[in-house]
Amino acid sequence: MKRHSCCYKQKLRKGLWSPEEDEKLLNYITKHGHGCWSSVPKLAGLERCGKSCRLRWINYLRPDLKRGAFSSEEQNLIVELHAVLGNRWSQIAARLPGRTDNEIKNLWNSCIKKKLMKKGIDPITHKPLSEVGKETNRSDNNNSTSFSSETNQDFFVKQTSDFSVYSAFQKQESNSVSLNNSLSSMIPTQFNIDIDGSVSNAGFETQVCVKPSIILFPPPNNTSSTISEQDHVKVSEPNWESHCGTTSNLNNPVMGQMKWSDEYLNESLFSTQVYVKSETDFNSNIAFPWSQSQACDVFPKDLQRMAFSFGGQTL
DNA sequence: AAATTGAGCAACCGCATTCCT
DNA sequence: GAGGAATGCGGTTGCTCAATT
Repeated sequence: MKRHSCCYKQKLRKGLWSPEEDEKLLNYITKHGHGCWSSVPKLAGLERCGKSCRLRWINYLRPDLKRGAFSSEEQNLIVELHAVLGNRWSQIAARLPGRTDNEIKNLWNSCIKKKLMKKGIDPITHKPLSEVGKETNRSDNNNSTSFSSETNQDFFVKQTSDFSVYSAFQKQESNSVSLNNSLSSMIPTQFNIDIDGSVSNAGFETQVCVKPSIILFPPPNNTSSTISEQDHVKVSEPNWESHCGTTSNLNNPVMGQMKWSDEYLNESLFSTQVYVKSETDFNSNIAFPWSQSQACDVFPKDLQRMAFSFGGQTL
């Protein structure tokens, strides 16, 4: 197995850092900056590999680190961010000033996960555990979907007592929108949704409405030490051009376009949610979060339109 | 008092990506 | 463009310490 170059060197210390080592590293970086990490240990007089020095600096010695327990606001924000970003700890940490990815990961694994489980929420999907169980069964029993993970698409299944919604998201391929490099591979710009009534209500008539909403987060470089709920999360029904369609037959695709409101054309990240209302929900005028999109981070000033369809027609 | 267990945390490891020549 | 080095990231390990048996 190939090993990192620094690991070839013999006699390198491992394990916990002593106060003396910390002092050496802190003094060196304070004076000279870290520069090339692989040369830091030698220059700082440490018998460590550069990787170990980097980790120690990032996770412990950096002067801008916030010490102490996580506040409930921070914990709530982590849960919300995790719902959108998943286990992208570094991206989550970028939105919590003074906190490290390692710290957040440890908190998640040792504490938050358990709290969510206690509340009956699945820490992976952020859905009620009962619903997750049904989804698992459903996806286990149905391999006939036209969407395959081998294609350039992500796939997920939602199920309610009425019928199931299958949706597939096509990842960004177009050159016409330039997106943040690290995120571009996961941006859905097109998607379609198949609605399958076979579960309990085959042949039903229903109405379908896509109601996009967005959740806004502050940009990663936000240095504010405290972030109010209003600042970091905004579940909204903004000025979208959303398309509502009615279909008496789920084979009829509903086509439409969504347009990002100017209000949101900034550098904030956001995710989209797709709402689909059944006939019952329309009558009761409840916007039911029928289908929630894959977590997708988008810089909206670069991406102003998203096309969608219903009824299994691939755009 | 000793052994066991579990939570919390720091650090390591391996892989992926980016950078540099 | 290829290949190696450096860096970044997430999963995992293992240590410490307090609580429990």
